[in-house]
Amino acid sequence: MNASTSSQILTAPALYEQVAERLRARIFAHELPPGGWIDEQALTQEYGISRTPLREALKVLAAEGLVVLKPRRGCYVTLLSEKDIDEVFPVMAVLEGKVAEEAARRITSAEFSRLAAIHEDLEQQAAANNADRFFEANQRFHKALQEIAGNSYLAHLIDDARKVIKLTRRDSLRLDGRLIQSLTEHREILEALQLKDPALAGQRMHDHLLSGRAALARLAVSP
Amino acid sequence: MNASTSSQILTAPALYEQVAERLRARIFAHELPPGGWIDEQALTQEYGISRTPLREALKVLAAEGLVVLKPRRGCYVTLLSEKDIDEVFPVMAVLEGKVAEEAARRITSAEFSRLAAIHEDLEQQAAANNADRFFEANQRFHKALQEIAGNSYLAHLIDDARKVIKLTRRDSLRLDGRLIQSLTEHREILEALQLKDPALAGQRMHDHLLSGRAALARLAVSP
DNA sequence: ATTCATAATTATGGATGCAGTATCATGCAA
DNA sequence: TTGCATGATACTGCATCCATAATTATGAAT
Repeated sequence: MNASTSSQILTAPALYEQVAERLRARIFAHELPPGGWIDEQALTQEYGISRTPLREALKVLAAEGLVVLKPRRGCYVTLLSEKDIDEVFPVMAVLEGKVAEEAARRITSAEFSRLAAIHEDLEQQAAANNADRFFEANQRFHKALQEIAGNSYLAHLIDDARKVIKLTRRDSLRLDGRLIQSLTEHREILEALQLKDPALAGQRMHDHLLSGRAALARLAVSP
Repeated sequence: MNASTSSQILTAPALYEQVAERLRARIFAHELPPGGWIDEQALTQEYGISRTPLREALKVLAAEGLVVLKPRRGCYVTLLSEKDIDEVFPVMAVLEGKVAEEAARRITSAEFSRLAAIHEDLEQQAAANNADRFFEANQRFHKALQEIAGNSYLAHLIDDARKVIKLTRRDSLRLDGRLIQSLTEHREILEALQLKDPALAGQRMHDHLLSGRAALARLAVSP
């Protein structure tokens, strides 16, 4: 499965991978707007490459759900409907819940200290009301938890789901009061981890994600 | 997201999709053995196509986890380790559990009748000790439940996970007594669905999947 | 003026060609 | 005989080219 991790990569990533990465960034930045058509020719000129690696990159992005390939009609940036979001979030909640559950089972005191340190950072960013840095620390927190859970397949699914969610520019953390609420929830999750209570940790993480979805719903559709 | 479903497909699938489908079949049949190298040139000759659509198909399969692309070294059929299987099954259990839970919430009496009919088929195949047809009916059962749950994203993840699991040729249903046990578990799931008890249905489906993993573990590594 | 048919243009999908690198074999030296 | 170096072979990755289908533009007829 993860044969790519077993053979350490010293070689430069293939061109189509680099292109895929750059396209992801542009999609998340909404520089390529959701629903928008992707002009292959323009991109090949811009990047100074041929269409072959670009098309391969688009296949990869399509598999990730970031773009949609319409046969004979081109490639379009995925446009998420409200229904789509309502489908992805519950799944995300279940997956993240599983991560927290498993992490609670396996967490060592050293790992807990590391998590607590990240949480400290969260507290500070929240105090400073810095949504960007809070978001970044939040990512680190969830990433660390994934490592502790030790299930790379599960982590991979979550990463993909998170990519899809990132297609919507809306950011619930910018909602007034959401930072504090998110922080409180994190604190409770951390507590469950300290208690090494898998069921509780899983439940709280699950609810935390759904709480994020609810916050998102409270935002206007386009900022 | 599912813009492909909104525009009904009257057009023939692209060549790379057809190729991907044929390759999947050959991988599942272990005609292309796990760990084995995929000879692009041989396949292009065999299929009478060029390398372009073939390579695009391989990108898709790589995203599904069926093959691994090693830069400058070619493409290899994914070789699952026991650890990989232990990672995928718990995730599968959680996802299928979520499906059952959601289905229990939404199921109508008509839908229940349809499920019950499929279950009847399962009973008969089990009585006839026909593992192949049991397997097929089993697929229909889970597919039907996915439709009732009504979360296409969730369904998609499960489909992908199932593909990965199919990489191992081992089939727990062939294990002596597993057919009966699986049937019993299905019966209990059905009961929970009739009771419209989401938590119970989810729990039982979850355990059902883990039970399948345990059965698999009891099999010899390679038949 | 509007609508439909037809032609021109453009973009997608697939085939082919070529450069660079990894693998394998052969040979030389220790 | 074993280890390493060097050259030959072959395959991957990217670029270019071509055919076909879709879209748009143009013009005619109602």
